[in-house]
Amino acid sequence: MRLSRYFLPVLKETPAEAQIVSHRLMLRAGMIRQQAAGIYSWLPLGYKVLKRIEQIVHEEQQKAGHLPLLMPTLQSAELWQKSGRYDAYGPEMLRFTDRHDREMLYGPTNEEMITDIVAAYVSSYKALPLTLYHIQWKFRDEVRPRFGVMRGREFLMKDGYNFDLTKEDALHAYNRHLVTYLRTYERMGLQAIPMRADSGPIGGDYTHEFLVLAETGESEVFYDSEITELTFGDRAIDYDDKAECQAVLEEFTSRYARTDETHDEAAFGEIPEERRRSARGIEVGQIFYFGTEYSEKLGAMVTDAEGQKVPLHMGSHGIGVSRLLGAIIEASHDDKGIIWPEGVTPFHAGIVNLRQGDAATDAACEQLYAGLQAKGLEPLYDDRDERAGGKFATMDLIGLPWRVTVGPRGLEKGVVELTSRKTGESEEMGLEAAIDRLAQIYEGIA
RNA sequence: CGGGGCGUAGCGCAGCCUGGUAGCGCAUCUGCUUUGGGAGCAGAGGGUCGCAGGUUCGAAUCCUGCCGCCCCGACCA
Repeated sequence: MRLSRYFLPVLKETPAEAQIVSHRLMLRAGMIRQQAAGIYSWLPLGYKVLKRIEQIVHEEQQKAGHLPLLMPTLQSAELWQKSGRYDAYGPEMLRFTDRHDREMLYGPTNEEMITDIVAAYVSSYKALPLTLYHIQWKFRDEVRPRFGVMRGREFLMKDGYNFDLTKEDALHAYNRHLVTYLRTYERMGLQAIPMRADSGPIGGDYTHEFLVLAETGESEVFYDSEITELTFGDRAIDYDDKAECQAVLEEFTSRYARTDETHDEAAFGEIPEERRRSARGIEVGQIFYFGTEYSEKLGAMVTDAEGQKVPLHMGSHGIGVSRLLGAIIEASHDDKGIIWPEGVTPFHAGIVNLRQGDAATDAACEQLYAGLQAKGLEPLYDDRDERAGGKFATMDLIGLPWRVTVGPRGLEKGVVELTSRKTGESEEMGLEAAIDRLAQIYEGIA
């Protein structure tokens, strides 16, 4: 993309309404625009990152055999009356009536609807196991939305639901989700720690929240520092292997890690003092096994091998997709702007032409631009007639992980400059070498 | 939902107390000079002062009501 043809309304000054760094940077980098309290338009740059995150979530879910579908944002009140949550939910649920005076709502979640779908079509244990998920906009009419996309009213969420014959199978689905989540967050450059969570009004013993450590996190968390040394990495895993998935769960949840809701001072005290940590965290996902409650209320039953009708064991598993942009920025920025991890960056590299209009620099930039594209990369070429300082400031603000600087000074020596946004370190090299280096960096990521 | 604050140009703000033809910086446009970390000079355009009533010869300014947004707390992915 050529910056002269892009839509990137960056702001030099920080809008007054933004308090936390991710919100400020998203506004300044021209990623979002607020349209009402907790409701945002996603401008091209923000939309690109959102789509990138969504894509990673899709890929990791599908690797585990989970099936994508799409349910509507608007729902009829009927299903919610059946489950009993229509009254239980309270004013957070946005309700309205259509022209025929039918009660409708903007879905805050989809347990009822997915259960209705499964109840309608699945009647034999042979159709199991089954995990369906979607990535869809949700609405929760928060009393006090804040922190930009971290706590909006409208938000994009991946919610997945597993349907299994037995508790054992459902717990395998739970473990499977834990593995997919570990992989998903790592691909986004995040360390998200699974912490034992409060199961809330639904009840049940099996639930973990995934938290990204950040000073601006809303939850207070307590953990054993050993847990931050764990990474899933690129190890192979067979999602159908129950023992293997169980082992991952045990590996990642055996150390103390809890939010303040479930914090236990006595258990925490048993950790060696030098490993005890308390910090703040941003919740970016939750996995939950809750048994047969919804399947019983909504009639999701199958006939088992003995010919008995039994309710399905269910769990639901969410990832806050839009919130993740905020979380990633909170975890990865400096005083100049955002620093995108390579896995989610909107553009793979920025090309800065220091002397727009100069035949040699223009030609070198075009060559870079075409060369990177030929390698399957997407560069953002700053071809505006701006001064160097402005171009650098924009690149730093929008956070592309790599920048190639092309100026007359370097070209005389036959080199361009490749700079890491994260470390600030620059290296001079030939133009083709820069293309090859970037292709190498993104191998397996882009 | 309790407490506090703010709505003036795209963004950041002053003006309001003490009523008298709406201002500054950034951004935008034009010209010239500049050109490796948000340049300089000269000029230009852009505002229903959140909305509605009221007081007044006259309201951004005073009064009343409403709307929107933000912050702290309680709550939540």
